[in-house]
Amino acid sequence: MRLAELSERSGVSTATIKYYLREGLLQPDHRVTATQAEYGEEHLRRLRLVRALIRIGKVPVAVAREAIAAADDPSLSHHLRLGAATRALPREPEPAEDDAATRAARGSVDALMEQLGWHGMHDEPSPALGTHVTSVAALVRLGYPCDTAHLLPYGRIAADLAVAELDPMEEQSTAAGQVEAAVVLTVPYEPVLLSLRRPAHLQESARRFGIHRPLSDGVPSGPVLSVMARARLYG
Amino acid sequence: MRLAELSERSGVSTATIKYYLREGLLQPDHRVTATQAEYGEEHLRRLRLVRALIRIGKVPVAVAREAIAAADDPSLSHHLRLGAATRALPREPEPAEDDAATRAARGSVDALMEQLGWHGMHDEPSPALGTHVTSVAALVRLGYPCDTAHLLPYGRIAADLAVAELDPMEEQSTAAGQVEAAVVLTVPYEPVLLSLRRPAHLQESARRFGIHRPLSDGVPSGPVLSVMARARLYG
DNA sequence: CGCTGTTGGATACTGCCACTATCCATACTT
DNA sequence: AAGTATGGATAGTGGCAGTATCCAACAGCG
Repeated sequence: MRLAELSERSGVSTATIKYYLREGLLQPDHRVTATQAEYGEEHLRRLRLVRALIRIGKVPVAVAREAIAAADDPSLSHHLRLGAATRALPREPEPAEDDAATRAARGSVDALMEQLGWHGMHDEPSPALGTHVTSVAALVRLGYPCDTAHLLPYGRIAADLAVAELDPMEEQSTAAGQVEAAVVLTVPYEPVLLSLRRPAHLQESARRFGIHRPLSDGVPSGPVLSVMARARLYG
Repeated sequence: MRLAELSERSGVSTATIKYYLREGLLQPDHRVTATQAEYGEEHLRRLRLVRALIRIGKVPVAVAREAIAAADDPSLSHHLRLGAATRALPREPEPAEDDAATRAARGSVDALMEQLGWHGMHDEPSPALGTHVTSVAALVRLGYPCDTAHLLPYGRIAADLAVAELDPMEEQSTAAGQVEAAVVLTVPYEPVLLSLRRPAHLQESARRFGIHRPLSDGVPSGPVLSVMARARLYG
């Protein structure tokens, strides 16, 4: 397969493919025939993964490169590749500054881990948990208090999510397939969940307040979402 | 409160505040005293909301403006303001093109709605559901099949999430508070959930495979995440 | 063999976006 | 009166994901 065909089959312009090659997102070891190159199915798969990360997952090119490089690193065992690839994936910067908001957030999150019974999260500085602290701290800093009580439902739901999501990763039979599944599940599936959340809000609102409930004007004391509001809210 | 104080209390530079005023993200009706202006607490609250949307929620300025404008529109009842504000919030473009991937995605999502027992989603074109179709179609197009079976766990979890999230919105006593809560819950809380997902993966992996399970090299047939992999994966 | 058209590679440019910097005349403060 | 802050306007910055252009070296064809 030549560049033009790879472009056509992937829907990515040749210029962009060249850009990805330059940036090290695609294996550049395409068998060169003098000054020509040949691409295989694995290039197509890789290109799809890169596009999923960048376009769907909104991952910066540099981060995608790190993840891809880790997934490719032949010096790592399969297990290590899997972990390194996922670990490179996007995260907020670590909560470096030690301001009041960060401390408050860390306190809430620590208590949350306790209440969820998640152990082993404090053994070493955890980038994943650090990202969470950063998110919570940002909200706190803006005056939206995120205490453990607010966080707890999210924690329980994240746990359910993890149960559901580890299955498809395990189902992959090949090493490359597992690494790819881990990466795809970690990032490009995020919009799938988030875009289901709003219809779910609508549905739950209907369940609580009933479709046929009459409108009341002024400041509501009871249902927040009226029929009309729901209609406007979610179309 | 003058510009400098608003800047100091919000942590936003005066230049950026001016920019937001220009862009219509802040009420420009600040009581002008000749050529001076006075800002009140509501400007500070608004500024925090804007920052939460833009910095945490990664919402484009233009979209934030729409949501804010709807939340402010005095010609709308409280209910309508609430809905309009939330509705304006970020979404993928509607699935305009009618290609194979989009049709497949729509089919999967329709079946999903059926299986979840979510009704009333087809009465009118729903932006919220359209966004979801777009997300799924993008994955399908890249060769990651998202059939109803894959989607179902996400749907159930989104439903749980909605149950947990409608409570805090209802708890708000003032109209403005409810509108703000709706907006904040819809977007700036997204990172809170997403950043809890990875620690949850780690935790679930530990639960399944045990912390002390020995490493095996080569392609694993059983547990995907070994101890080392987990350590690398989540730090 | 020579011709046409494509290839990979290098370099420079574009467009978008969220700010940011600079000026300025005015008006408030002391 | 002197010094400073303000709002408004305009233009510039920096980052990032691509895109456009050129080029010499081929490959396939008659």
